[in-house]
Amino acid sequence: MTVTLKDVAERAGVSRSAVSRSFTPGASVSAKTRAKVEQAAAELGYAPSALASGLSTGRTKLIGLVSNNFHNPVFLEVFDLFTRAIQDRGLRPLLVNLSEDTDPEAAIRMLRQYSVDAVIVASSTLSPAFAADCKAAGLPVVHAFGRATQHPEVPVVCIDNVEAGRMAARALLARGYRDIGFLGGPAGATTTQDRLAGFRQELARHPGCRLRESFASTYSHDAGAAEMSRLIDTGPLADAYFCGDDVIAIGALGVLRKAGRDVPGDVGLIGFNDMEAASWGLVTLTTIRQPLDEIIEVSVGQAIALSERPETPVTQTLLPLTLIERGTLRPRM
Amino acid sequence: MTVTLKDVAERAGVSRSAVSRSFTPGASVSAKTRAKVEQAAAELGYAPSALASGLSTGRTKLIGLVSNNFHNPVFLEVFDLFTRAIQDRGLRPLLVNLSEDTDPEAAIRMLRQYSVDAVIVASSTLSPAFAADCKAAGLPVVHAFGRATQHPEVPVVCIDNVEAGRMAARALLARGYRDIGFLGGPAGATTTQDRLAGFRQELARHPGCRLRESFASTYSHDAGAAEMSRLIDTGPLADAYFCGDDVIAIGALGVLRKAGRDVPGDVGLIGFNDMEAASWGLVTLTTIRQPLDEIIEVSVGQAIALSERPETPVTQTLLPLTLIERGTLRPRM
DNA sequence: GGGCAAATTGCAACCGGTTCCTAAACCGGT
DNA sequence: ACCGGTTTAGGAACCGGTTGCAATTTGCCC
Repeated sequence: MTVTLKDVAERAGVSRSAVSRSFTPGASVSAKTRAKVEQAAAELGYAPSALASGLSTGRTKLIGLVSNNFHNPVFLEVFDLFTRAIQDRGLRPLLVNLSEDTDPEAAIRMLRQYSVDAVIVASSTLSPAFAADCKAAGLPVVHAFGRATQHPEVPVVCIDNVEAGRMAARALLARGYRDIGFLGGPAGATTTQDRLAGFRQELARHPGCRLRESFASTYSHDAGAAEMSRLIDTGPLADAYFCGDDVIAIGALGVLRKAGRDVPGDVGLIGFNDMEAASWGLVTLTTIRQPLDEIIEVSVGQAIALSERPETPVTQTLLPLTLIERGTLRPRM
Repeated sequence: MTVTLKDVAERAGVSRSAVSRSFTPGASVSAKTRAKVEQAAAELGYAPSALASGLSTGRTKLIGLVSNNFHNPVFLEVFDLFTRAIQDRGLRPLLVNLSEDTDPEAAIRMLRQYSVDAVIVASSTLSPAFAADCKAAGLPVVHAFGRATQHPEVPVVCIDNVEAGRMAARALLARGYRDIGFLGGPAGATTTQDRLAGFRQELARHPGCRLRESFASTYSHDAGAAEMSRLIDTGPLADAYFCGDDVIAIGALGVLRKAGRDVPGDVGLIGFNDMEAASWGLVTLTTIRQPLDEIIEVSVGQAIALSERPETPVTQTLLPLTLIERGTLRPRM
């Protein structure tokens, strides 16, 4: 049924090695032989088996793409960019959904079984231990959207969440807000902690400020809505809130509007991520944008580098953020 | 570096065949041998190479998951469900992003090279020719979210778009709307055509109705917004619109609110898909839900069946829709 | 035309499993 | 202890490529 190297070799009247070499860039074949082979291959519709070649060369051109963020709308964009970046370089993404109920160890075993050339972990909520375990299992790995640390075990490509906190604080201060709220994601998440740290840091430089802290239980619309409801019920609100991410902000925004509060008139809101919905007419959320495309380009580049030269030193890449002004903060003063 | 069958065999003091059989369910091995093998394998941390076994058995446990919908938020949910469904059955999704600039032929060649067990095309906007080409290339294929036809070439799992049109019409009529608009997706899309057909059909049964037809240029927020702007600018609006999908509806909703029209007071809106954002507090969109989970379960089931018995007859599965009432239509009369 | 180095070619072993086939080990029964 | 029938085990070929090595061909120069 399937046409193999041997079939092409027979048809072209050459050896199997000659055919193999004709398909290997830079191998030693005469123009004449290559022509015969290509002709025969075309006639037969031959395509070399990636399995067989992966088996003998040890490289499969498969990249394990692991994530557990299948509910955050930005990740659709992330998957789009990742799959394209991977495909553009002649590789293929083997997607792994590492949701609650899947065993991380099994996932790693699986990635080894398919001998993927590298693994890219795309998640801000997954423990760094997972990436470290991949590395321990001998898989080249890059953690995109991970946490920057002093002594990273694996390459991390991310933004500086502490700086994100500072940036949000500066944006709020510049617009004259003084009674300021932090409406973070889950209190235990490192992203929340880092952003809060930066946020506090910057506010501390402005004596007259008040900071109130609260947390949504997850990075989700409903959690953001629930937390904002609670804040409304339990007392006067701050003048403006820095939200854990855009979905949380949108949840909060919905509750505020329903409660008759004007945004940004009564309350200011700033989100994080710049997901597509942030620009929707109903939303027009002021937010901080992560450079998704750069994060992804760098991640894929590093993954490939690492798969080619495993001894490549472990580095950390911090990429710059951008404030996207829309309509949920009052103008600069 | 990697531990192979041979290593395990030597350690366990048995032949390579014995090891292989120990890992093949239903093979003939004595309990004693299997125990020795399992012990040795555990000690060595052995995991059989999926490549090698794929090469000799012809089955790779790889499922090609092809889509070009990386901008429609429902597809994040679709990918979540697909990857889980596939993983739950011990298979792996090889993701293919078939965006504009990627060559469908190259994609098919690639899927053959990796000898995926089956291909699932997950897209409502991709030509049925792609799935047909997969089949012609000898790949078992299922088209999820495809179009139902009289003589399907490949199995299709979808909803009945004509019925969707009727359902939307009935919902609007039941709420007393009589001057009714169809704000479809791209006019050339089969989904648009089918829904419009059903919509007309049902309205035709109610003599006193007026139907106005218009189309957004793509299934996107901005296209929906643009088309609604145009409608507002060019004359009086209908009483209610059936939108091509939820993103289009949300785009239209944003424009209406900004123009000072009350929804549902002045204008009613019904969407399609029931994407997550439809339930957001800011949106509360009345819409028609496709049973994503069922579509995906059935698709995966059929893909597997087809890969195991290629002669499985080609069937078409139409799954039922549900009206989800939220806040963009006035109450039933 | 002869001689030499460089380019090409084919052979054969190997990548890591699977499976057919035959031979050996095992079983209960007498 | 012996027999016939099952299990179980191992040898070897195969899946479809890749690649080191030795042999052959080619091209060039004298």
